[in-house]
Amino acid sequence: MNGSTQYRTKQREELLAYLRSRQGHHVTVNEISEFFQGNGTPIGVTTIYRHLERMVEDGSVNKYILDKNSGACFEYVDKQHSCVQPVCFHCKCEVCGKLIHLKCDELEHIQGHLMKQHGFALDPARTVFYGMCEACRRNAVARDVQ
Amino acid sequence: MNGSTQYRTKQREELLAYLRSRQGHHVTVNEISEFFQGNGTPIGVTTIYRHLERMVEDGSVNKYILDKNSGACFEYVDKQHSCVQPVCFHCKCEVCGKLIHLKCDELEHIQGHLMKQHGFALDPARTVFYGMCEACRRNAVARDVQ
DNA sequence: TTGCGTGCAAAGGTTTTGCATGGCA
DNA sequence: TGCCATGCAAAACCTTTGCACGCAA
Repeated sequence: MNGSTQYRTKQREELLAYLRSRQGHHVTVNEISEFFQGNGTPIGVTTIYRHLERMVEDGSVNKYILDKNSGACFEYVDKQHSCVQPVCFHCKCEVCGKLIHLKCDELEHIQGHLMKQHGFALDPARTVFYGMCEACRRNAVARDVQ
Repeated sequence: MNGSTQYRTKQREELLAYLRSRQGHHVTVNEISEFFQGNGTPIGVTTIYRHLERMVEDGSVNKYILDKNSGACFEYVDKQHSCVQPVCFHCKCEVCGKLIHLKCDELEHIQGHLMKQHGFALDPARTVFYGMCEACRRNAVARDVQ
């Protein structure tokens, strides 16, 4: 796919190790940059962006665009263990930032629906449902009541 | 809610008229700005941003953040003609970049499902289904065959 | 007259690009 | 040795903010 070879560099190894260590969480470019500022070799943001871009392309990292005025979030995806084979969907709470992983027939069903009715091949590994989780919704309701 | 009064200005009227005329479509701030560049009185982008922000707050306009490197999309919502806010879902083709917006019962149904079964309040304005559109899928298949 | 609305200019932030240098294979 | 990778600086973008002036009520 990617015509050119990928070199094995120190920056790439360390970045990958860091992303793996934060699996299940989201990190921003800023956070990554700051981490390496304090731990070992600093990595230039340009390099971070370029690696992340590749990883998003090959599916080893998911990119979430939560807000226009804050950096995009990235999350490492373990293709071995996780939700790529049995379809798994992600719900991200926009209030508390919690990420919920769901496996659910109903959700899988919409994949078929999108394909059959709309000719669209959904990619669940990259699709995120944004909204508000139960806990945050309760808080919101409680606030509205007063 | 909004303590201060809202004046009825020419810019606001014209902006509103334009948004209404493009109901069911997405427009970016850039598109709006360019439209008024050529039709009647130009409106400064600052003003456009400020009005849109208000309209998003009061629910008369939906804001979609689809991509980091292009402007946010806005869509006028007619609150008069339906008690339920019209829900629009988005499919973005990762290959050609095409954006498809769908209004579909089946998709609205999953909103209810997520709420009932998973306690999650889906925000369709922020949620984008990523995948591959019909045309690109055909091309991909054609390429794989050779 | 009061105070919101407008829009220019400038700032703010994230992300990309140009380019010379460094490092993997 | 031939590319790819790196990272600084600068550019490109979208969006917000400061401020003086304009205009609705």
